[in-house]
Order: sequence, then structure tokens, then C-alpha cells
Amino acid sequence: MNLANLRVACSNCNLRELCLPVGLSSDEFSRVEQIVATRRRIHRGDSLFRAGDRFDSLYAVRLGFLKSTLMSSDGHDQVTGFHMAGELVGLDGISSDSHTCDVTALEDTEVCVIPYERIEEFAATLPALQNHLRKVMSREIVREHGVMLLLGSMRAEERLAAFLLNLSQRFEARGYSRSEFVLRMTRAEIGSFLGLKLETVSRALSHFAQEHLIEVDQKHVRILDADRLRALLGSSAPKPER
Amino acid sequence: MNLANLRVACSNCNLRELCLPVGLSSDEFSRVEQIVATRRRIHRGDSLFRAGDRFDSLYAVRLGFLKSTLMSSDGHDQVTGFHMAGELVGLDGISSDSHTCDVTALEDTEVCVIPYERIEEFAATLPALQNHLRKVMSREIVREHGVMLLLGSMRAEERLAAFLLNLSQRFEARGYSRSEFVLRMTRAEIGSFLGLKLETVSRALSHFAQEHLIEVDQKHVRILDADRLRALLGSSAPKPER
DNA sequence: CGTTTCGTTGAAGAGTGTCAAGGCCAGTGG
DNA sequence: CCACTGGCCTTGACACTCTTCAACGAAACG
Repeated sequence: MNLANLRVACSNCNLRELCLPVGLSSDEFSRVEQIVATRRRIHRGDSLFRAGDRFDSLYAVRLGFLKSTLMSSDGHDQVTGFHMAGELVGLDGISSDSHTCDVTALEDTEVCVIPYERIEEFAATLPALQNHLRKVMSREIVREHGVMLLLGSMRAEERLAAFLLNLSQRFEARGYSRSEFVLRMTRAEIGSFLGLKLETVSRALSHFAQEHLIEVDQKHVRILDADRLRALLGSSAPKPER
Repeated sequence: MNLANLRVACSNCNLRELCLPVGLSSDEFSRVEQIVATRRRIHRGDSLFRAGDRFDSLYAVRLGFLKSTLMSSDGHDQVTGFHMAGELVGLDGISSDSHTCDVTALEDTEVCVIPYERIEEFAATLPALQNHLRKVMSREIVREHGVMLLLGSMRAEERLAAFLLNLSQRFEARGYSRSEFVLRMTRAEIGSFLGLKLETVSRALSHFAQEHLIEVDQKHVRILDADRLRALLGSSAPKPER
């Protein structure tokens, strides 16, 4: 394997504004690099970790695309999130020293391995990092609040519109086009994440296309009218305030 | 006001096994007490904080019952959680130095105010506390995963069963009866949390009662057959594995 | 004691799920 | 190179769950 040969260097990484070392001085920066010493490649379809695995590292996505899934007692499982470059994965494991969900690569993916104990020790002497870690965790909590809102109070087309706009925004933050991108996940995975069946997702996409809000060709999506998509979000109950 | 007169002492608090100072030595314990210097009372219907408020403290619920709600762009709002004694509230604020949801008392409530900057400084010298804080945050992430599962893949009666069992378990952990308790929230609030309409909640409760799974008298609930309630959870798709 | 909020129940309707058939595409092996 | 296969996607028809609308009763509150 050529993992050991990879020069790991946050300073070379084009994700450094998004990723772990945000807000560190260049000195601190280089010390973080020493902790994040290894990378790991996951082939499409393979898992980074699975529920029940011992937790010992966080992972920063360097390139590729992942999903996390949670299995319920009845064996049915659900997608709880999609992860792209620059995002931190594995925070769920901190609470009980073992992971509570599966994380699977939707395309060939590379992550930076961040040994938790070492980053923990290190953060103890480095308030900026400590602070950043907590913010990342808190942001995850806020993100999940948003998903709860989506699942609890939106209907199918609103959910899908929110989903597309969210993806669009995340791609844009990474320097890709915000209006044209490739869905790395299947319709069934989108549906699972949004609490819908794959047929409903498919129908909603077709309907958007018919309304000229988007163009869809298989996994390729082009957003034609982001404003009208956004307008869909608030429109479920356009009730006059009393 | 008699707030200043209240002797705040974690060591006297019957929640100390649940709350912040878990796993601290008695020495560390007493130092935490000094930080958690004040309490705050919130009357039923009043809010502890609101979305947009500056974040500067976490709150530990000492007694009472709270809900957090999130407002979506269209003015519709949704309950994202209920909080009872021993639980920590306000973690969402860390990410952006301002709160992202409203937290409202459902009955007269008392919380311990934990100034964030001070606990932060303090945790820097106290790994056990640091660790504990991160675990609490991670646990919140895991909890929300569970809610996503509930909202995304369960039907009305399953959701309600899961909700009742969750409450039951939390009451038990606090030394109350696990089979008999009072719902502090309205049907509409339960519905909002579960992604259902209040009528659906009401019907599901009536149906459970009719099946002798529970007894309901207004807000008073008695669980008669927890096992069958639990069995409801996995039963949506009892498909034979192939 | 009136007013308001909250809860229950029924009937009708909308939105999704379910089931089924067929098309498209990539990969595989003849 | 082509047929075959399996996974993924689309579309239609129908069933079902949940919502919506409405009316009424009960409890809580000033």
C-alpha cells in the first residue's frame, strides 16, 4: 500500500479553510499536521467504519463523498447525512467510545485520520483548537436541528428543494458550480435521508424539471431557477397572520 | 428577587449523577460549584432564551420541564426537543455565539446558569470536565440521529410509542415511576415534535388506550404494557429477510 | 362564571406509499 | 461486437395513512 508514502500536509491541502485547522497560527498549524499523519482510502461501497466499531479517530474528508446510515431495531436503515470534502466525520463516537452509525463511501474517497486521543491531548494546550472542535460539534447539532425541521414539517417537494439547495450551497463553498453538479447518491438514498420513498423522489425531480426549475439527466442536475426553488420552501402554509 | 439568596451547591443537588459534574473528584467538584454560581427561574410559558439571543451560558435544568423550538423561514415552528431535570440546554449556541432556537418552560422551571467562558477556561485545566463536555455534546448528536430515524422512517403510532417509551425511560432514570407520569406538553407540541398533527396524536393515544397498552386521562399517562409498546416499534415492515 | 385553551372524534380529501411494468445504462462474458 | 444481466430510474394505477375541516366537550384561567 502506498498510504505511508503520501505526504500529509494540511498546508498543501486546498481544504484548509474548511477543515480542522481553521483559525490556527502557522506554528500551531504545523503541529496539527504532525497529528494528522495518515490518510485512508475507501473504495466506493466500502465503509469507513460501522456501528459498534471502537471509536478512536475522527476523519476529515479530503476528497470523495460519503453517507452515514443508522440501523433501527427492525433492521430498516436510514441515511442520516451525506459528507463531502472538508467535513469532519465520526463525532457520534465520542459519546460512548464506539460508533453508532455506519459511514460508507459513495465514490472512491480519501480521508485524513485524526487520532482522537492525540487531538484531545493537543487541544488541551491549544485553546483555539479546543474552541474550534466544540464549534464543529455544535454546528453538527444545529445542522441536525435543521434536518428535524425538514423531516417534521415539510412535504415531499419542499424537502427535495431544500436538499438540492443545500447541496448547491455546499458545492459552491468548495469552489464548484452551485448550479450544476452530480448526485453521488441514488434516489433511494436521497429518499431515505428525506424520509421519502424513491418513487416520490423521482416524481418530484421530474416535476421540478417539468416546471423548468431544474434539468435532470440521471445523476446530473442543473439548477435553472434557484429563486423559485427557494420560494417553494416557505410555501406550504401561506396563511395570513392573524 | 431571592435568586442571590439561593445556596447553589452541586453537592446538595440530587441530580449530581446526571448533570455536569459527573466523574469529578470532590476537589474538582467544589471548584465547579463556584462557577455555577447562579440559578434562574422561568415561569411557565416564559422563555429561557430565544433564537438570536447572544450565547453566553449553558443551562442545567434543575427542576421543571422545557421545550426547544425552531422557527422555519415561513414562520411555522417546530419542537426539536423536550428537556427535563439534569439535562444540559444551550449547546446549539456554541457554534455561532448566538442561540439558534427558542427554549421555553412548559412548567415553572429552575436552571443552573453555567457561564460558558468560565467553564471553558476551567475545563482547560481539567481534562475530566473537558472530556465530559464533549461527551455530552456527542450524546446530543446521537440523540438527534435517533429523532431523525423516528421522523424519517416510522409511522404515526410507532413514533408515539417511541416517544412514550423514551419519556418513561428518562423519568425512571430520575427516580420517578417509569409506568406513570404526567405529560407536561400539549398534544400539539407532541405532534410538532413527532412530525404529526395534534389530531393524529390524540387518535393514536386513544387507540393505544383502547388496546389496553396505556391509560390516558388528559395529561396523565399510565403505561400498562411496555413490552407490546416496544413491539410496535419494529413492526412497520415485518418482512422476511431474503 | 364566562372565556380561552386544549382535547376528542367523525367525515372527507390530499399526499405518499405500494405494487407493477418497463426503460436506460454499465459491466460481463460469450 | 453483441446479448445478457443487474442495478437504477421513471411512470402509472391504486391503496392507505395522515391531514384537514368541523363540531363539540372538558378543563384551566382570570
